[in-house]
Amino acid sequence: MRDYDFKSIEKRWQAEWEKQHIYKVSEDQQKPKCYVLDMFPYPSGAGLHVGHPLGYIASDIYARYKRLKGYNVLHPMGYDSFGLPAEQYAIQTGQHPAVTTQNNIQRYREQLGKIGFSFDWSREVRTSDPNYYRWTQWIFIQLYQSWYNHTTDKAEPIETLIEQFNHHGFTGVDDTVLTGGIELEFPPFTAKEWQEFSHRKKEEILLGFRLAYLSEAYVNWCPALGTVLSNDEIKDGVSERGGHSVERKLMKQWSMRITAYAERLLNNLENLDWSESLKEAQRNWIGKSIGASVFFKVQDRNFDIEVFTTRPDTIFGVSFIAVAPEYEFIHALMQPEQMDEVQAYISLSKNRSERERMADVKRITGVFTGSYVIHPFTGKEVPVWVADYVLAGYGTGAVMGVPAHDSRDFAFARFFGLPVLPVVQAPETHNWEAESYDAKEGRLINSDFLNGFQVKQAIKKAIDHIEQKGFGKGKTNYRLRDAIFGRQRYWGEPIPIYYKDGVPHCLPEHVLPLELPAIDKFLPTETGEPPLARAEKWKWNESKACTDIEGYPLENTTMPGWAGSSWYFLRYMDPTNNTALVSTEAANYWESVDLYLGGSEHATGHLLYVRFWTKFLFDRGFIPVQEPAQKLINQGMIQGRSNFVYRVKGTDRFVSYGLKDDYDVSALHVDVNLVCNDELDIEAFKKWREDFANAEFVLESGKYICGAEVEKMSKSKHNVVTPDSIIEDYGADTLRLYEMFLGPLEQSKPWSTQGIEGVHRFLKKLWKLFYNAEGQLLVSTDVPDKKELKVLHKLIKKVGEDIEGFSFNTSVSSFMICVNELTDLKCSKKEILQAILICLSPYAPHISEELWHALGNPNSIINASFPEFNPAYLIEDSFSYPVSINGKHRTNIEFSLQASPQEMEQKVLSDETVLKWLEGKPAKKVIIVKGKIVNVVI
RNA sequence: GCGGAUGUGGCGUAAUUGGUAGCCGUGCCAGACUUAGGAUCUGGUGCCGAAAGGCGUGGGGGUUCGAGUCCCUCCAUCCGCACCA
Repeated sequence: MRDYDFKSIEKRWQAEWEKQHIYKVSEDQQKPKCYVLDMFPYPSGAGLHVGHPLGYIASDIYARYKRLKGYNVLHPMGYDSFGLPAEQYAIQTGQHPAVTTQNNIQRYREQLGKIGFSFDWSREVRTSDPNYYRWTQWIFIQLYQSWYNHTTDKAEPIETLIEQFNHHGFTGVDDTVLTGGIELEFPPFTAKEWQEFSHRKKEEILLGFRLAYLSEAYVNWCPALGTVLSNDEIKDGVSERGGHSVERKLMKQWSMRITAYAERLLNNLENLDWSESLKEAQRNWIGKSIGASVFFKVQDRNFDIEVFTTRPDTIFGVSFIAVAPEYEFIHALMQPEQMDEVQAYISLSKNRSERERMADVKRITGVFTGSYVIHPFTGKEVPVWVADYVLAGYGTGAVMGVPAHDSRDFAFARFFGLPVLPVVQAPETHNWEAESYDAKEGRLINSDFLNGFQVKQAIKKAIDHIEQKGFGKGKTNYRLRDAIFGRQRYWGEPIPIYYKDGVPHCLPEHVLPLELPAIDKFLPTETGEPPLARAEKWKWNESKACTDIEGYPLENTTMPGWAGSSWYFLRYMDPTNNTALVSTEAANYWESVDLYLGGSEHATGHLLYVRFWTKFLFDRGFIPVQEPAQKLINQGMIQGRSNFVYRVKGTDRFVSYGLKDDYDVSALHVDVNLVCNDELDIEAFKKWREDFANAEFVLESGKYICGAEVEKMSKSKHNVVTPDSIIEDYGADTLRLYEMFLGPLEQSKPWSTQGIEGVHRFLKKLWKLFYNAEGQLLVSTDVPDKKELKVLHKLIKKVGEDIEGFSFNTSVSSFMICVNELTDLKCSKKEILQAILICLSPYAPHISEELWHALGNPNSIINASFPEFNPAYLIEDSFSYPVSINGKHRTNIEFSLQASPQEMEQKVLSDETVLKWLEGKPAKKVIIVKGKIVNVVI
């Protein structure tokens, strides 16, 4: 072959690999396993842009490398194919989401195929496939049939709870873990009472403990999308998808008791090899705080207000109590004189959306309820206020106001003229007029039995006293909320639940999957029920064990987007199993993911949920691991680089970037594919859009230069570059190398094609080591010399270390160095080139395979062994020492590495250049580091 | 406000982990071959300076024979969380 013809090479080998099922893996007990996983893509209609494959390329390199190193590598791919966009599209066009999803997947598959990934496609999974979601539903049933036993600290079958109730009854909620407003609370009952409860009552109580449960809860309702959203689906108070407004609404909802796992999710982060920022984001989201709950008795009433505080030491500084407008018992607190004012305030707060409340943190509002509580220690009256700075969903929805030591309470107290009572000694310089003293440092004052203690001891002491006197108890609080699990949507997994007399019941496992029914429109019903209510047969007929018109109503909501992705890593291990979500054998063999690659945007969503479900499945003995992935890398985002043209307002004239300031222009996005190195292809531009056909141009130096800006890569900004177009021009191997060459994997960077030529040229240079200009194979079987072996082993060492250290960018340049050096040495020896091809093959599999076969190897390079590094080839017998005078590099002197320090010092001090710099002064000291440096100190 | 990350030539980046700062690539300059070059090859290219030399890894300070790397401090940019009691 004459030239490096990447098109035919890549096409041929991709077809060949597929034909030979070369990437198919099985549970080979003889080999060590390695599981390399990319985060599940959602197959969007827009297809892949060059940013998406970045992580896939890196993980593919790792997977191929591990395979060359003798590992049995599981490297699968599939699709998270339920989701809002397909459904929104369905609503607009009436096309079934399954159809658009199928089309999108096909497009993804084609794009992925062209890049030459080593995915085992025989293991592909799709969350919207009934054979897959059957097991998602199965897991839901297991969650429904389980509760969290805080004594054994794990999930158990609900039967063990029923057993407890039968024998010991219930003493009240275990509130060592407080999970926010979602959990149901029940009064204590005895074993006998339990046994006598009606079936319905028992079910109601059990729902309060099941890990998947139905409850009334405040949810984030998004009217525009017609569904509820979870906290991680909301950014800055609006929906992440579409940016629609979100309001709080009380609804009956399926939820997941992730809060039961808060402590383990937090603690187990410790040993995970994930980035610090990611772990920190999860810690933040879980938001553990240790403190106490304290009861304040309401004056002249028969109830208490429970507050949560992390500073029980400051209890003598309380000058008011504040409750949230949504506070459960607010009506009991309203005194007749304040009734109207408080009512008005509550309705005002309710109408302010979450976003408004967040945007306007500085505005201080609140109303006195007219009620007082009695301070448990001082017996003094403390006024109770309603204030919207208190969050209903956190803690108990009530706080004790300590203005002296909490800046929010301080602002509130100053605004309404409430007293500021310092109870911790602040530094002399502290200005009580301007701010509170929030630091957890100093000695307690004005605090009775706490006086003189340091804050930390005082907290302990205060909790002791509070508990002793029965005013409250030590308590740990988490910011993490239980996850709402139902969506008022069609395109998701049906929840396998039916209702008998309003009581939820699980479908029997053997009838799964409960398949999505056909419906006429993908919209809510006229009465506002979710789309599934439109289905003709959406009732459960128990006796016939089928969905039928005659029967009990089935659940109408579907599962959220994160359901299917919370366990997919397990399904890849055993994707076609009909009797279990994964077989014990497969799960024991593959265990968990060894390298998980994906974007950091999943920090508090997917990555928390998948950890939750993994722990649950572990607790219940279905799988042997309790973390999904030991090592996780977040690849950086590839941003778009937009180009602009400048049109003189009201004309068809376009002014080049450098001249635009002389005109009154408006900037327009121009398709970056019409621009090369910021120079516009004028002819292509005219053809791009009809209204530009007659455009005129004001050029600079004969060129039209475009402006540029870094933005998100998106269609609307005309800055999308697809892998397909790069592959068309340069080939997949160049794309793969170039994406890695851009810089460290974790770093975000704008896409720029500057430099891709260099990478492509490297492959051509490599080709030239094999073939001369006439297309004859140059390769000889001569024995390599020392220099050539050194070049090779330098590469083997570097590439191995780089891949193990996930530093993919640096190997690309070492390949270039290697090929440059061999070109200089005119080396075309088979032994050398063959080893280089193996090193290169994880990065550029097609050209490596082609040349590998040109060398006469009959089998695929994928099954080769990574060359063994031999340090002997790198040993030199002399070294050109950099010689510094007072730390400044002045000259180099060559010494044998066997040379004694005395000998070296003598020679250095008699060196011409050194003498010149010494200027006759004596050297104070000569530092000699063998093989590194010589430093002369004057 | 809290937390995380990052700051090195015109640009993307590298630096054996405390030891010659700028590898590799791009861009730029010069040259060769060519009817031509958006092909290929060769040489040069951190900044200042004619040179000797000086300066140089966001700023300042420190430790060290020696600092891009370690410590202190300040600044800038990006990301995440944010009235969480």
